[in-house]
Amino acid sequence: MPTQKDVAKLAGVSFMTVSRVINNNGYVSEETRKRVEDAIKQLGYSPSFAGKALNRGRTDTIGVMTPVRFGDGFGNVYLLGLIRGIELGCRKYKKDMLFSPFATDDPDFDYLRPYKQKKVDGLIYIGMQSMPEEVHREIQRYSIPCVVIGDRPDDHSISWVDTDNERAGYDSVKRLVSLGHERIGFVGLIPEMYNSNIQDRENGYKRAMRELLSMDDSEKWIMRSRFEEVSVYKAVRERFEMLDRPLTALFCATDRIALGALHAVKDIGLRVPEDVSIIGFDGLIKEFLFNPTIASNEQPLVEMGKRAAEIINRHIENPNFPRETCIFPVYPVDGDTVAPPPVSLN
Amino acid sequence: MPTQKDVAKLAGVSFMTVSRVINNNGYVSEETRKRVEDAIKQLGYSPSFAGKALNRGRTDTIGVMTPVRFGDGFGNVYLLGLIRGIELGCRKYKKDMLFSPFATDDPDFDYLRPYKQKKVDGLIYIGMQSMPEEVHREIQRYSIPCVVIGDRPDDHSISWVDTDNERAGYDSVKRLVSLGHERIGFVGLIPEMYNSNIQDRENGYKRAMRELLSMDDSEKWIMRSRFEEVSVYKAVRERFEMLDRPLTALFCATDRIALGALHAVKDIGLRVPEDVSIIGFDGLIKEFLFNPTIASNEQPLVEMGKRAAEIINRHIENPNFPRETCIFPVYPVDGDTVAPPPVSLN
DNA sequence: TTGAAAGCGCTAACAT
DNA sequence: ATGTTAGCGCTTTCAA
Repeated sequence: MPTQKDVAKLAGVSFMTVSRVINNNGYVSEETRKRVEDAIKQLGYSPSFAGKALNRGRTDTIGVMTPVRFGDGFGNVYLLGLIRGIELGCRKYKKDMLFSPFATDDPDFDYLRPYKQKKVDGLIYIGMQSMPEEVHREIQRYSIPCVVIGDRPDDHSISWVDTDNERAGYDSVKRLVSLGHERIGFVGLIPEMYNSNIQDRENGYKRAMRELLSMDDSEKWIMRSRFEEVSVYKAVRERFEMLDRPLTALFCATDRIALGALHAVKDIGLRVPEDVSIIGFDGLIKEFLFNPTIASNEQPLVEMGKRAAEIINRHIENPNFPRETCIFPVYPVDGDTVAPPPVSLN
Repeated sequence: MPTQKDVAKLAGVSFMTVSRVINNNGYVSEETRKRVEDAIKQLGYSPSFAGKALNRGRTDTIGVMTPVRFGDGFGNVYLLGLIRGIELGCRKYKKDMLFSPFATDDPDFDYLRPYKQKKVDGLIYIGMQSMPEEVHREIQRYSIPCVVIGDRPDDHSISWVDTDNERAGYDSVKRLVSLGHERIGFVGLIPEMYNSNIQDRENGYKRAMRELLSMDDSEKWIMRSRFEEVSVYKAVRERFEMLDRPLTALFCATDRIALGALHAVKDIGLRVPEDVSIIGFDGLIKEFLFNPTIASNEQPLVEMGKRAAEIINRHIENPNFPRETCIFPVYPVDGDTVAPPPVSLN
């Protein structure tokens, strides 16, 4: 690859003049500029990143940390929406995105390596699982520009972008209650798989059950499983078979869970939505023209990613920029799986 | 961030010794090494990427070019699988991945900027749409290490990894023919949306129709639409309403298309698979526990991505490494949407 | 076993 | 308007 010097030689000027032309600062005569530009084009020269980065201490690159495997099924539609948003932000600010292999299984794994190496100017962390305390401390110690998406670190040096999952949980139950439902269950995950988002949805469910239906023991209508539909299917089926009277509605922590629940309910011999209503979370199913379409909740993922990119850029430009926190709304999504409860026969 | 000099000062040695400890080359006494390592830990030092890159001309970063939007629906499950594989490869070789905003709409857009800037050591191009001729020439001119996934550039300086879509198309029709089908349609895309993969599937379909059923005018049973289900739905419905006798099977260019076709066929009043069989492509649907599950074809995406990463690494390590091309098999996936054709009544 | 010097490509500051 | 110098953090080469 040609360097500034090669261009300088070809154009018959010093490399400093080339630098001036590239960065468009300082005085360069029209004629010289033209000669330099021709030489640049002729050689196909692009300024070396390493040289510039070393000199300026800037890389124009944002690190994106995703503690989630790409390509592992459904959960990634969440990831994809966020990345799309981050990409839009990066385009606006002319930054690239750096993804580093993530290895939580390795005890020596260094979350912050890309920054410490000065390979990136800042980090966006997609918070599907929380960062270790120690990482927080390091971020503070080195004043690393950092934005977390989908979690809310207490840490005053870390900005975050999130949705109001608790409220969305509450509102989902409210939608069902306003149709006349009372026997409303929650399908969540086993504790090992929880993240703060899902926990908040469950909290919202519980609060709604307490405040709207005066139910303090809603825990008894909570089912827990793993992410996969098979696991959900089993959990829901078993619970329904244990109950003397079936639940009339299920609020599910994710759309994928809702899908498993839907099949379980149908296989038990109950109809959806006539006997059991179902509401999911993430508004992703609609992409797939399901039949029935599943009522759900939608997070503005692209907007969230974009905002995160904007915030990180502000932190990079001005190290004294104060922490920014931002809660996006969750929108209800209509679907075929919601109806009033069946008329009680007793 | 601390530098080598800071570490050297703290450990009471020259920075050269620090460099030796880090790279584990040259002689360093056990005692000195210990002191340096302690200093490194105490300061939380990581070697600066820019300095190293400038000096060695290596960035340990792979550029990934995706001329597809993240987060735009289904097609991205393809993208995700590949990226997952690339990530696995990168982990193995301790590389990071650089994603740059992709802007085909910008006439000045430089596909190769990340390489020209020496921000990456090589490029993996996900070939959902072909690279312009001019880009090929530049790759050749600068001997850029490059691997294309999902397309087969003639260019002898570009390695590629692909699946045999033509054959998979042929085999899909063969599966249907062996069940007794003859009236088999193909649901593809309008020409503007074609890429070589989809084109190959169509070619396989046509060849099978010719060779297995002696049909030279299979074009008349080809439907074309956009990617979205609504568009597919309309195209299929219209075609069926025009035919005097319905087709008994549809081979669809993607699973998403298959989904749209499924709904169209059902809404016409035909049963799947009793009246119409459907085969899709990509084996992605199974993730979602559809009912019915859709018969399909599966590409080993993760393997492909991984292989691409391996090849690019070989090119980087040895600039004289010859072009490598690699065709992965496509596996048939069973599903509920395939059965023998209805018994003819005439 | 350790250190000193040179240079990778670039830009900021200072000449001319 | 253009050129020279120094230095960003690192490694390679040569010296001690």
